[in-house]
Amino acid sequence: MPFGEAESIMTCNVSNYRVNMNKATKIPKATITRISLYCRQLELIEFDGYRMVSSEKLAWLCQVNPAQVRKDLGYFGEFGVRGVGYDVRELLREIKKILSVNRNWNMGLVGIGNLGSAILHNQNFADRGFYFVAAFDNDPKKIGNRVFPGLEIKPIEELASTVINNEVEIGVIATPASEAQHIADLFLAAHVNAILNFSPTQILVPDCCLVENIDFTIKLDVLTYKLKRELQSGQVERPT
Amino acid sequence: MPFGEAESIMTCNVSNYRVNMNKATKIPKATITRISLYCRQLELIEFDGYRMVSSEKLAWLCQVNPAQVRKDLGYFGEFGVRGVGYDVRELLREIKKILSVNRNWNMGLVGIGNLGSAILHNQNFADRGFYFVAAFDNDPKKIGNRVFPGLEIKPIEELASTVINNEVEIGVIATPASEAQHIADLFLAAHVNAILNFSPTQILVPDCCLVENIDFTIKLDVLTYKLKRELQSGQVERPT
DNA sequence: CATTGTGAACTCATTCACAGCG
DNA sequence: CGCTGTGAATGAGTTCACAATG
Repeated sequence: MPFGEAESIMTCNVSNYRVNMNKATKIPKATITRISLYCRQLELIEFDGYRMVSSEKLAWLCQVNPAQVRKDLGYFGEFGVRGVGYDVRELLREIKKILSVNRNWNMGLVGIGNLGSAILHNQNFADRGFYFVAAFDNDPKKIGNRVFPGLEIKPIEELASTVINNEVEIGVIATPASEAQHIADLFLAAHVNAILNFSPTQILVPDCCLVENIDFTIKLDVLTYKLKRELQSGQVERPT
Repeated sequence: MPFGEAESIMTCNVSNYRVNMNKATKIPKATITRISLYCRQLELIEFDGYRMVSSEKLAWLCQVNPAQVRKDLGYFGEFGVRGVGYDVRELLREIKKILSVNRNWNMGLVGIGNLGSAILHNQNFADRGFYFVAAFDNDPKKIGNRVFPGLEIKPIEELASTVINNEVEIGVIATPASEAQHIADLFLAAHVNAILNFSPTQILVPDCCLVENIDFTIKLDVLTYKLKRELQSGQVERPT
């Protein structure tokens, strides 16, 4: 198939798969979230020994519509075999390429409290090639401690230099809400423009900076909202 | 304004505010997430001494469109004053009522690893009335330990009885992915039908059960996906 | 008269339904 | 024949634009 056969559409063959390079198509952000979810479930069924998977099975595992699975993958290429399904290992490789998790990433963490420590030791990160190469806190009692061999807690003042020397690409914020904006500003000044924010507040950054928030309290609020609704619909009479 | 002036719309006056009780209108789930976000930002500006806030200011703080703020609140009532804005404290009270966080909630946690311990000690939960009244693990070395006074780690076998005795309403899962489904099943059997799942997998539950997932690895994948895109669009030539 | 509240317009996302194909 | 890939139909969510109003 020749390149440039239609305006704004380019396709090319990479690693035996036809891959869409269509820059015009807008990819929903929910699609990326789901593709990561597919990745998680594929890892599990690959471990269980599955070689092939249909969109229907993968959809069931992820609790989405089978057409959704096919459409999501369709944004990036044609990875399946009609009448058969998807090769688990091949699909996993393609998805990891899409998400850019077919390589390692260096991360720096600020805020070595209970949550920060848990994040540093989280095996799910290390298993997937996300490594912490820098750790910071403003508590003099913590500075100088080693969270594990080769990773010493440094003061916030050394953030810029340490982050640059260790080639940190992703900044992780696990401080109280009151500190989060300040830390984000420091990361930005050190040219770290991807931030994973665990603090329960919004940080304000320029467009060039990418932020993903993980706010536990919001998830709990959503849960209690739904729970209340369910309790209310369940009961016929409301007590005064 | 008389009650029942239109089919399927009911309004009534509660605590000085007109509150929509329209059961027909479908409320987007994103609206609930944002309302929780408004709650977070209102808490902060109330602390800073603000008495009034406009939809424009609140929207700016939460990085959403001002019309979005007004529409979200509009699903639940009329909380503002035209030409003036919203009373911070009053709006906060109304939002907490909407989210059902104007009361305390009992939670039970399974998996007392690094993450589980951090969750138990997370001040953001305690500050907002989310209390852990039960904690479980399958490691014999941990069972019997007290994470803090009055909260002893129990074996998984005692989940059902403990959860019922302590009136646990929300189950929190902080185990490895491989255990998550089993724990969810145990919570369900103990009539805990709201689950906050920190494990990096999907748990399968019947419709009556409410689940919110907090999957760190998905957030990181989304971040690396965007980061890769940005790096690619920034560079003109691709190195081999 | 500044700001809310909201129908209508628009944009974005999901699902359907079936053609395409191994 | 069965399952993928995808245009078309549907549905959901966001933003606009302005009437309503304290």
